[in-house]
Amino acid sequence: MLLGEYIHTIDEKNRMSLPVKFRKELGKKIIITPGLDQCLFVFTTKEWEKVTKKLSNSENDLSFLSSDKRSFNRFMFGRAAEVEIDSIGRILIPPFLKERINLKNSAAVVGVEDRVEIWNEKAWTVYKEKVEKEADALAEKLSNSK
Amino acid sequence: MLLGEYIHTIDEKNRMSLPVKFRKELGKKIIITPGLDQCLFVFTTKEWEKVTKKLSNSENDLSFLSSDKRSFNRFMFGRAAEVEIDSIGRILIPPFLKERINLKNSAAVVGVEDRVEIWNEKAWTVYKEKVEKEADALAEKLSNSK
DNA sequence: AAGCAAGTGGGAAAAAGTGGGAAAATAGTT
DNA sequence: AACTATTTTCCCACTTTTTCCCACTTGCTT
Repeated sequence: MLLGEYIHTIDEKNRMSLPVKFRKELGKKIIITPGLDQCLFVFTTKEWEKVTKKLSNSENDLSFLSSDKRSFNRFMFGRAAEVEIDSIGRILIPPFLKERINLKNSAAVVGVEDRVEIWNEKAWTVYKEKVEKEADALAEKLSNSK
Repeated sequence: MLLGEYIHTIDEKNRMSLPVKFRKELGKKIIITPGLDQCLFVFTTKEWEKVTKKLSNSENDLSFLSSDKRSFNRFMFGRAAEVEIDSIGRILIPPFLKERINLKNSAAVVGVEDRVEIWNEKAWTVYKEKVEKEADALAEKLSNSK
């Protein structure tokens, strides 16, 4: 189970080390894709297979004949990358993905059950604060209603 | 699986190198056809066989294209080119296909699961931005249509 | 305080991408 | 058919990027 958040550096060569706690579970090869909510998803190869199986078309039709499928497949596959983890636990983040979520020198690396997410550090902070406030408000609301 | 996007140069001799990550899967011969949405499709010879079978099999007729099928097949077959990959991984892009999508000095080369797409660089950027905005809605739509 | 582990940085070697010239092939002309 | 001109192919070379390896720093543990 992938848990916790870490702030790691991205150097000038687009390298970023993965938290040690994630390495064993991730294996030596991962798939990075654009995620929802302005972050990147990191899947193990096994998880990725599951995802693609669910998305894959029945044997009978040509996926490129449907405009919606073309769009979605370009988004899912065209903007994904298979990335090797090097001998000391680092990955290379493809420039086009880095650009997509506006990554600079550092990123938040977050374990979310069966995947890892990579966030622009600031965006992660903002997102957390927002969720935290909602949680407070929710707690308040719940306590008042008693 | 073909994944990711790359920006490559097209020189004055219409040569363009394929991303190393694609070469193994593509083999030494590919089929280039006009694609849908202002790009070119690149298929492996194996994938192309599948495509032709599905397009020409009259028993599994493509109902939604019934009246336009001949036109579509002329579009796909008539303007397809079989292209060899040279010893250092480059291909020649046929001028008539180059013109079709208005390619000049550089192209976006995109892996989309089992095919490669070649885009005018700018057109790819524009398309990406458009799809990015629609991604959530699109995912929703596809999941409902199953 | 020493030793280890995790994360970061940088240099050198290797690979990928690009460009261009010469040989070969094709086409055109007389 | 022979010669010339143009296009295509093949090969070599240069430049930039990527990869691999080593080493430093920081902070924790014993």
